[in-house]
Amino acid sequence: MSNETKYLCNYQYPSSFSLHEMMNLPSSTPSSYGNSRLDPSSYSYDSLLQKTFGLSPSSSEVFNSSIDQESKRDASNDATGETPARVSASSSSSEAGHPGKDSGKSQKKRELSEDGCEENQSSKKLGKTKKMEEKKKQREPRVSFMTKSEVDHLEDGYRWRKYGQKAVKNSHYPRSYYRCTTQRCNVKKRVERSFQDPTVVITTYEGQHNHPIPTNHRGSSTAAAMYSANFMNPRSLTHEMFPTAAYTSSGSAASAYGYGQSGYGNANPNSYQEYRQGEYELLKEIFPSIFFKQER
DNA sequence: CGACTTTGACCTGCGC
DNA sequence: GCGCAGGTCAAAGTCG
Repeated sequence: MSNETKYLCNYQYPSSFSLHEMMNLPSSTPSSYGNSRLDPSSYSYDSLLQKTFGLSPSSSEVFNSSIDQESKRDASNDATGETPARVSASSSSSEAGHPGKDSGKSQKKRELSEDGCEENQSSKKLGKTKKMEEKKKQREPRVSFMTKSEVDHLEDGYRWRKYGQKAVKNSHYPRSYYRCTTQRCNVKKRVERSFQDPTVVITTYEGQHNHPIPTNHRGSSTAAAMYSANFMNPRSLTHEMFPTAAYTSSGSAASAYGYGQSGYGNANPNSYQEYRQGEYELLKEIFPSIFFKQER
């Protein structure tokens, strides 16, 4: 936990999906923002919003994403929308290929159902504790996005398989669990609706894609896609990636700007690319440690 | 028939 | 230790 870096940022999208605009930032991003490693727990979110973004937290148009940590409180807060969704950027590297995180469980389950041998049980316990320790170490980076959308599952270019759904306490809306269908890619995402504002979908990504975005996928990009294609995948992160990620096979800036929404069709591709470039720079400042890693 | 979703059961961590 | 809530599994169902 101590080695986790926490950030806080604020997105308002897709209705005006320019980071500069949505954050109401001057062209020069406050460097203190990127360098001071803001910890939501030690900062007043409201004052932060006002100081750094000049935004009123009460504004219903303001959605946020932040970085953060792994905690149950995090999850429940996400659901209620009472506090900013957090974006996790745990610095504990989670290299691809840590098998057994999930398989261990299923294996255990299978063993339990197949036999009840004592020897088996004790070895299972040992294995279990080991795995739990590993699991604790391997905290995946998490990033949450709050998106105003009628559709729960936003297209982000990757292919996902739903593996669970749970009712969330203090929320009328269930939380869905998705896993990237690409082999050996352990990225997961949770999708839920904000209890307070049902029009808002909270998407939380966990892990890093270890593969490129499927090219033939008819996805349209959102900020989530930006994250998926760039933030999530250190190896694939380049300056060119933002426009690439934003423009999907549809080649439409409109779809890139707002999944399930209309009114973005008149975006100028050129200025759009400039936007993306700017957004990349901005994100870089917001998530410096991650981008540093990625660019090395 | 493969890919994907649904859903009840199960596992785990945490607070009391 | 118990109960609760979040997260995951996996069989069954659905769809193209």
